[in-house]
Formats: sequence, C-alpha cells, structure tokens
Amino acid sequence: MLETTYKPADIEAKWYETWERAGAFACGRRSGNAARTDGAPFTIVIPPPNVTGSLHMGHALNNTLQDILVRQARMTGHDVLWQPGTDHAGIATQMVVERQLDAEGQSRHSLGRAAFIDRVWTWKAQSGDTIIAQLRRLGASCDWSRTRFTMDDGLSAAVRRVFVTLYREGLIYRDKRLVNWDPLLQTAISDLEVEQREEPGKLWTFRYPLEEQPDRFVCVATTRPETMLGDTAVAVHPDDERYAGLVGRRCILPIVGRPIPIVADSHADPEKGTGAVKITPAHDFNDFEVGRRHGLAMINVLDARACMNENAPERFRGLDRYEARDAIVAELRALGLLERVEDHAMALPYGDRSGVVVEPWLMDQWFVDAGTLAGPAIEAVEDGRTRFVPEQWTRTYYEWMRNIQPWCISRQIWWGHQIPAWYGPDGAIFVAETEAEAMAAAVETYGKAVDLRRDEDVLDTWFSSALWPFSTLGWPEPTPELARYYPTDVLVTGFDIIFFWVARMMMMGLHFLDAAPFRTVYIHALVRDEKGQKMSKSKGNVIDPLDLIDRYGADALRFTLTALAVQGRDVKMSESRVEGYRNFCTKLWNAARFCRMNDAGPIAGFDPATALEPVNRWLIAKLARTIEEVTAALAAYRFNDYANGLYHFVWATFCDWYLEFAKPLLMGGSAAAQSETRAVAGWAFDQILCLLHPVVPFVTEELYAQMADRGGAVLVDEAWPVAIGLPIDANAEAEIDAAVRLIATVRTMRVDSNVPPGARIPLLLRPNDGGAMAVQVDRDRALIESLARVESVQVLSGEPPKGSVQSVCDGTTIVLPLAEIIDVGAEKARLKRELGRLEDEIARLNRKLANPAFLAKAPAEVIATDRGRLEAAAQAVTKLGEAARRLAEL
RNA sequence: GGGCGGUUAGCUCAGUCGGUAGAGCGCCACGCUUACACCGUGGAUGUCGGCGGUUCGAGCCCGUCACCGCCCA
Repeated sequence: MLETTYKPADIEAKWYETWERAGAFACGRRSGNAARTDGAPFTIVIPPPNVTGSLHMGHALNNTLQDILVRQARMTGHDVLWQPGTDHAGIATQMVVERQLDAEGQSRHSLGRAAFIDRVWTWKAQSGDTIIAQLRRLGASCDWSRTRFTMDDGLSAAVRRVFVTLYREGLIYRDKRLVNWDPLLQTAISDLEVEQREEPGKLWTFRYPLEEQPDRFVCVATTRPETMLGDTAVAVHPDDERYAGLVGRRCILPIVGRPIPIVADSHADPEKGTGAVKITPAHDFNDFEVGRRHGLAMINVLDARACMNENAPERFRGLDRYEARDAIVAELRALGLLERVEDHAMALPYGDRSGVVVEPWLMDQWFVDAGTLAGPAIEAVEDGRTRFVPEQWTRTYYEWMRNIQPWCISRQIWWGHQIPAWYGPDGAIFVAETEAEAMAAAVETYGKAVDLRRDEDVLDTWFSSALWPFSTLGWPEPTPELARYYPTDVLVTGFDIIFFWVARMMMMGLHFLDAAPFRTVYIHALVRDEKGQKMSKSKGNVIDPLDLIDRYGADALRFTLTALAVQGRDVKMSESRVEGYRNFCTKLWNAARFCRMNDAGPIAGFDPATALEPVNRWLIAKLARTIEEVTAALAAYRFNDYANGLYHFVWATFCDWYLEFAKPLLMGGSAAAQSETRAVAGWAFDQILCLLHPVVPFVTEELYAQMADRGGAVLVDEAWPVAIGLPIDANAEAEIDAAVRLIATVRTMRVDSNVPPGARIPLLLRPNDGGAMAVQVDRDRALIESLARVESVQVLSGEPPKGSVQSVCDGTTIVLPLAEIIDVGAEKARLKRELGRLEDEIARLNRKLANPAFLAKAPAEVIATDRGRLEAAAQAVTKLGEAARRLAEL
C-alpha cells in the first residue's frame, strides 16, 4: 500500500535511471501510439549552458518547458531529438581558471598558452558534468548519448569551415576599427557585451585658443578630459551661426600645443554644451565617424590597461585614465583654460564580465559582415518560415537586425577556438582550415617555405554557438542526423539572448544550410524573486532550484515554473507556490491510493463509450474537454493554461466531485455500477497520468507503475490521450452539474443555519416541473444523500412544513425542515439579504431589457439569456417571498 | 530621446470572440466522513491606475495622462 504522502526523494533517481537504461530519450525511436502517427522527427536543441556553470532558476524554467514539449512529442509518436550539450564560454571560463591561478600565485602568462589551456581542460573535466547532472535531477529527457561541447573536434571543425568560407566570401575580414576594449580582461568585446549604466559625472568646459588669435577661444565641453590629448579637431554644427566664421580655421590644443582644425559636422549639437565639441577619433565611436568624414588623424593615447601611452606628453605617461583626468583638469585650470565644471548625468559603458568601464580603442580585429548575413535572416521571419512566440518579439528582432553593426569576433584570450589565420613574414594573411593548407598557400605566394605565425586570438564564444543547430548534428559532414533533424522544430530560450544567439543562429543557419534553423522560437521570461527583483548573488535573493528539488521534489518545481510561465510576463518565483504544487502532487498520490483501495485500476480494452452511469459519463465528458483544452494549450505554447487546466481537473473535478460521487456507487451501487465505476475511475486516472506526465514525470511514472502490472512498460512511452471518440453526453453533464449545484446549495444552507456537520437531516425539493426532477432525484438519490449529508430526499408536492429553511436552485425550492433548531431571526435576515440581491438583479435586467437599442442590436442569444435570468430571478423571489411569509407566521 | 511591456481581490497573477470579473496563496468559520490535515466543507474581499471616446453593452477596442519595469541610443 502507498504511504499517505508522496516522497519524491524515494523515487526520482530510480525512475531517471530506468528511463535512461531503457533508452527512452534516444532519438531514432518512436514511442507513444506508433500506429497513430508516422514517427515524424521533432527536434529541439538545448541552449547550451556554460560547461562549468551550475543550474540556476533560469535554466530550470528553460529546460522544464523544453522537457514538456519533447515528452509530449514522444507521446504523440514523434521521433524526438532533444540535442544536449554545453558551451565553452570563453571569457567566463578563462576568468574562473585565472582566478584559481591567481590564488596559487601564478598567471596564465607565467604558465604559457599550452599549459594554460591544459589547465582549463582539466577544470572542465572536473566541473563540466555538474550542470548535466543537475539537468538530470530536474528530469530533463535529453538524448545524452549525443551530448556535444562547443570545443569538441567536430564542432571545432565546423567553426573552422565557417570561418574560412566566410573569409573567402568576403564576409569575414580584418579591419582597423574602434572596438570595445576591456582594460581589465585585456580583450575586445562585442557591442552586446557592453552594458550602459547611467551615472552621475561631470561636464568640463575647456577653452581652446585660436591659432591666429591666442586671446580668442573656442569652448568645448567634455565628460572625458583625459582624451583631449588625442584630439585632432573641434567640430561645430554647419548651421550654427555662432561659429560660422571659425570653420576652416585652427585652434591650438592646450598642453599638447598641436594645431587642430575646426570642422563643420552635424554630429555637433548646437543645443548641447557650447555647441562645439572636441573630436577624438581614436577614443569615441561618434568621433571616429567624424574623423573618417573629415580625414582626421587618429591618435591613440591609451595603452591596453587604459593608461596614458607614449603619444601623451611625458609627464602623463603611465598614468591611469582617471589619474590622468585629474592631472589634465588641474593643468588646464592652472593655465586658465578651464571655463567651468558642471554636474552631468552620463551613460558609461561597462564590460558585462569584468565590471570595468570599457574603452573604445582603435585596433586591428576580425569582423563579420553582419549586415549582409542579416538580410536573409530578416526575410525568414518576415515570410513566416520562422515565427516568434509571443509574436511581439518579432519587432525586437527586426529592430536589432535592421540596425546591425559589424560583429567583432576576435578576443584576446586563450580559451576558445583559435582563429585559423596565419601571417607571413610580410604580414600577408593566409586563412585556412589547417596549418598545412595555410602553408601550401604561403608557398604558392612566396615560392618557398616560410615561417608562418598563427593569429593568437580566439573567436567570440557566440561564433561557435551560432552554429549549434547544425554543428551538433555533424555538419560539415553530410550525416543522416543532419538530414533528418535539421531544421529544428522549436527553440526555447530567454529574451535576453535574442541578439546574442537567436539572431546569429538564424544568420548562420540560413547562410550555410539555406534553411532557417527553427520553425518556431518560443521566448520565455526571466525568473525573478517573489518581489519581482532579478535574482543575483550580490542581492542575496537567489533561490537555488536544487534546494527546492531537495525539499519539494523536481515535479513540484517543474509544475510551479510551468504554471507561472505566462507569455510575455516575468515569472515571479516564491516558495509558497512550490509548496502548493507539492501539495498537488500529494493530492494526485492520494487519489491513486483511493483508486487502488477500491480496485479501480486500468482494464485492458475498456471502452469508455460503454459506460452507462451518469456520473461516469459526466466524468468522461469533462475529461474529453480537458484533453482538448490542454492539448490546444500546449500547441500554442500556453504552458500556464496546460498546467492550470490539469490542476483544476484533477483537484476540483476528479477528486472533489467524481471520487466523492464514486464512493456511494462503489459501496452501495449495483454490481454493474460498481464494476463500471471502478473501470472508469481506473481508466480516467491513467489518462490523467498521461496528461500530467510531461510536466510531472516522476510522480506520474511511479503511480503508473503502482496502479497496475504494466509488464515492464513505462509511462514515458505511453500515448498522449485524444478526445476524439470519447462520448460527450450533454444530458449526463447537465444532470450531474445540476446535482453539483444542488449539493453546494444544501451545504451552504447547512452552514448558514448552523446545522451540525454530522447531523443527517431530511431534504425536501419542490421543483417547478415535478416529472423530470423526480426522475433525476430518484436516480441520483444516493449521490445527493451522501455528498449533502442528508438522511433522505423527497419531492414535495404541498406546502413546506413550518419552520423550514428554504432556498432556490435552478428553479427548484430547496427545503430543509429544521423546526427544532432553526434560528428564526437569523433565517429571516438571510432571506432578506437574498431577496435584496435578487431584486437588484431583477432591476438591472429590467433596465437592460427595457432598452430598445439593446433589443434591436444585441444578438438574440444574449437577449434570451438575460430573459432567462430575469425569469429565474423572478421565480426565486416568489418562492423566497413565500418562505419568508411562512417564517413570519411562526 | 526611440521602442516594448505592465497597472485586475491582502499578495502573486489569469481573463482567448466585447455580453453579470476568476484562480492559487493568505484570511474567517466549521470539521461528521477509512484517499489525502501537504486535507475537507462553507464564507468574506474588487473605483479592473485616472480621464475622455466608440458601442445597446468595455477589464477587453480607440485617444490621453500618471506611475512602474525592461530594451535600444
């Protein structure tokens, strides 16, 4: 016999091992009802987590949703591939290992490149499986036999093939441009890795003397005085009359003494500051463009650590950028060239990994021509080959794609895919997949063997991630998996990586396989804490999913995340919700206990269409509707509707009503009714297990095993329920729904009249149409007596006895003869309240139905509904009015 | 500055076609009942952010304002 509470820890590991041993997650097989479907492929690639990371709540949500989709797809007979794997996460992983080295008093430079990379692999070997193990605990049903890592040989070959191909097509190139330079990590990073933070700062206004008239000045404002050493112009707006006479003349850059031109450029904003701006093309993205337009010199005054370099006057060299700022301001002040200082809020660019202010820095880097690749990626969404859900994200995608900038892909770190480019003695570039090929090309160029030097940089991690949907399937080799599982069906990911990842996979997939990598991109929200704050270690509000799994079970966590996964809204996580859904699992568990105690298990070949009892036909109809509803919800990615629909069906319909109705049938019904009820309950419970399995796989699998001898079959391989063929008996539904309302009314009357819960009292019904009601009462007598806890149910033809409590339900007067215990005053008050409510409703409906415009324009069925309501209310008033009069006679 | 989302019960949120506003948690009362106290039964709780408009009828559609959050520059 099952215990009274569900203990997740006892069964989760067992079932996960069973599934894996059975190969239940492997692609290339078909489960569910194989006869019903064609075993079409269904593919999802996992958003690869950082190989050395650990599971956080965002992963838990992301993978729960994917797991629901793939488990359901297996049950509908698809050949499912959920492709797992991890990402090498270049900068993040390198930082972790560098911190370790630092603690040992070493650095990557003291170790050397080869030894350092060995060290990272060692670290990966130690911690690389952590997150995979954690995903298993969550229940994720990936095909682990196909696990890939972005630095595997095959995936690395794909990276080289893509790099070389794009280089030859002119879509990858080396260029000297301003990049975002992280002076702490000493590497370039992409625009997306820069976070703009609004901060209070200062705006300094300096006087730059004119070359010809040293007593006249042009005033320029800046938030970054230290960069003035690299100024090569002053710009004013071409329409700015204040400066019209100065354009074309020169001023003298203070401290440096360099004459610089005053140019007209619309970048200068007449409204801002003095209207004149200093131009430092080597240290500002806007100034860089101005410099290009006017052919200005580009003078770099900072080194890789953001200290002043040899292009600065000697006394500033080696100063950190902030020290240099103070020194320069002081010197200009001393020279009388500081006009003023104002407080000024400004956005500063921070490196999202290092947390330091990045510098726009002029250097040679590798770039992808993202603009060219974006075209087809935009079209694929425009013409619907790829669809975003929720649809609103389409705009975000377009917005970014249509304004895309060249993508800087080289990183000055060691952990990652080293760029397959070699330099000859004269600096000529040879890009090839192997050193041998590069050498061959060099020999052809130079006519002899030369020393080639490989580019030391590695590629942005997202470069390899961009290939994930096909590199994991074996590309560039023409594997059977690639042919069968690409393009994938759906990508499930968070909105925060639409640009980083989704957009780039779209570009690469379209370019190299001529097909968008996914048919649907489902974008889910961020998981926040219960106050709506983003979870972060520094805030200390992180909820650890593994802790929740330990305490409440993986199923409870999964159900919580699913029920809260509303499209377009953040998920606010709170422990009380997890506890509530743990309780739901226990409820399910106890429903199973009840079924087992009553021998209500699944019966092979049972056909629900043969059921005759109204209660059973009622349940079958409700279940059929639930199947349709939750299947549709999943098809539309409305995960919350799926979870809540089942929650309500299981708890309210099945447990609260059906099982309670079943009790009198099982205990006192005819032999036929008993065996039918056992069969229907057992069958329905099996259907429930199937429907719930994708979201709560562990508890449902355990109960599936507990409910019957399955001959080794597991729920994970079962078929998804279908509503087609199930009888939806409207009469049975109406009959039992009416009984439900009647019982609820009696229960309310009992409480209102302080009838002791245990007291069995008679129930009298005075229907409008004696015939039909009498038949129904006769049929459902046992149900009503049991659930309303009454000793008898009789149809009343004459006047109710004196001292009765009365109410009206569906036109029938409900009479409880309680002369002994009735509190006349309280009962009068209750009737008065009820009559007042009805009068209000009648007045409202009368107003509405007296409005000629309503009668003329509203649909006929709306008018009929309201007339029905009015009639029912009027009847109820009559009956309760009588009841009140009878009470007054006492 | 541009864009997106939000504002509904004490809290967290659903609300699909415009037709008397729902759920979970919490709260109150009562607990007979051999599936379950991680439970059962009953109950209370709303200016659907403000204003204006469209409509027979608006939480829902349109306009506008306020506040909150996010993204981009």
